[in-house]
Amino acid sequence: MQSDELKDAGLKATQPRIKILAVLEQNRDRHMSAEDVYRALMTAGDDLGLATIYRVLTQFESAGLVIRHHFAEGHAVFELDSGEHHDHIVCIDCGRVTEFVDTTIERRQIRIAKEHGFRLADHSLVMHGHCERKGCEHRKR
Amino acid sequence: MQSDELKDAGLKATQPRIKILAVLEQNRDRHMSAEDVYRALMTAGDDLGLATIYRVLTQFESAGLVIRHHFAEGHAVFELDSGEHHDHIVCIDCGRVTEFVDTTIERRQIRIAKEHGFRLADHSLVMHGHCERKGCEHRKR
DNA sequence: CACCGAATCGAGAGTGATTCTCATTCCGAT
DNA sequence: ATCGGAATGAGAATCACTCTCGATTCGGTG
Repeated sequence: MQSDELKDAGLKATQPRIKILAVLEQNRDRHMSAEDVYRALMTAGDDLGLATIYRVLTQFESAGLVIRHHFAEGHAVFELDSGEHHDHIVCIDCGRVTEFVDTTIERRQIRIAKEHGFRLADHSLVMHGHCERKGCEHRKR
Repeated sequence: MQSDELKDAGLKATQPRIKILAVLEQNRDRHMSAEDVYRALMTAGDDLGLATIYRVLTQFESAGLVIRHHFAEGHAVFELDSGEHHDHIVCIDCGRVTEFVDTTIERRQIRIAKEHGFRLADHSLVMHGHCERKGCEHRKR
């Protein structure tokens, strides 16, 4: 039940929040922008204000429920925080996002940060490439 | 002379372009936003339009003179293209940017992309941490 | 070195994503 | 069921950036 997840996260269980969280859970395999969530809700017949989507998504981020990414310039995308850190490969042609974890890179980063006098707090590694899925080349964005 | 660099890059040597390039060269150690460049020029008494800064910076990027980064959401920053690829560590407290290259990570990325069926075209690795420079903690942005 | 057409500029309007304002509505503890 | 503070929605505002278009500048030419 979404309302429990919200309460656990310290957020009041309001209708808008419950619905937005449901949309994100129904799209676990995707990275959605605020507009994406908005359209999904509209299509489903739920009429929330766009301002609310943005506000709630930001609250979810603060509460640790979702992670915000900036793959493409121009707009942010969100994904539920699974608790496990991972990096991303984004297909330049079709926009599909693949996740991965590589301990070699993770370790190396910590070491590099230290060598440069930094205490590593966070990082974002986004690779861009061409994926080999059928039909990929023909789609855009 | 900046005008020669511009000509070599295939761009007409106009006053705005010469001045913007000069500002970038005077700040080789920094990553400047369009606003930063604009302010630097205003301060120096050169009165260019902000639209020109944006346009020229984009032309410089196309011509391979500069690289555009999106460290922080909201605005892009530019740096002269030294020709050598490198990644960045950005200090959360003072905003200072340190560059580094790590062949282990570079190689690993190519391998990971391949394993996931991607032909790697580009990547961006940005680490965020706390640097140890004196007085760092007290500044913001 | 003045001339001219094309490329470039600057100012301001326009745009897209996101945030703010504030009157109205909803939660949930009592 | 009631009430006060939290949350919402509609639209205005903001931010970074791009576009439009009349005015200006560049640089090859005579």
